[in-house]
Amino acid sequence: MVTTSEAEALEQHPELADLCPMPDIAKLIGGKWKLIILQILIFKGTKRFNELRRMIPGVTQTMLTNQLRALERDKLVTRKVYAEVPPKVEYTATQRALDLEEMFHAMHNWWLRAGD
Amino acid sequence: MVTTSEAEALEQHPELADLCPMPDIAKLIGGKWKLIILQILIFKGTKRFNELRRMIPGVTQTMLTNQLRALERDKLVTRKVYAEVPPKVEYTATQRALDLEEMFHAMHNWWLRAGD
DNA sequence: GATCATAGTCTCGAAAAAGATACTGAAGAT
DNA sequence: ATCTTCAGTATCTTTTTCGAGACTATGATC
Repeated sequence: MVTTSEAEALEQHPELADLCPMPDIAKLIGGKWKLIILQILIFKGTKRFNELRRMIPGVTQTMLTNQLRALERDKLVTRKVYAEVPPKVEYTATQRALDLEEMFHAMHNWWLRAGD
Repeated sequence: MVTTSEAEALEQHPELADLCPMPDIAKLIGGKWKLIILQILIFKGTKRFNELRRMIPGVTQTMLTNQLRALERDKLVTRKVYAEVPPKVEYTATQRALDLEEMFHAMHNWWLRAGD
């Protein structure tokens, strides 16, 4: 199958250079759960693991752990472990994640407008 | 596996009601290609099928067709077929898609800020 | 007469994402 | 004594997504 490379695409369509790279963005906030998690942590503040789990319909422990770990790696959430029994772990949105607020608002406005 | 239902989640956390439904939004603009396609049609205007194909690195005919069909079903793009040989088909962003401009800008700003 | 371009469709298979299930260990409640 | 809570890990299976390749029609070009 013949597909276009990044270099070719830019060569033939130089005006594409000013569009931001969706694939890179998707790596950070793509997938089924990341936006839901971020939305809660950004707008509702710090949450514990099981709190998040109960707030997100359908998510499994496995997926929640995976996604939180990925978000942590990408510096979008911080994880704080308390040395208690039973365990207590809190997740908080970083400044980098809080900067997404504007995007979430734009999305919300669009959804409201589109929904009629 | 015990997961939370939508009803349970809202019952236990009524403040979630004002967050917009990410799963619904993901159905419209989620996936690997839709945002890239929309970005081009919104900011660069109407394009033909093969024009899009050359502008999007790595996309195959099959996927481009699928995604454009899905976007058409969701009234985010319109498809105009010209009765010519060789075939000519043009894709254009609808007003509903154009309303996403604000969200794209917010995303872009975030990316620029985050990228240092 | 062979090749190219256009905008697809169809079938098959691979890869990635998501999900189910079982397990941990220590404290507190029933 | 057993059950529940908490925040996970490890392994396996299923589902969804993605992609490769061949095929179509017609007209123009080399």
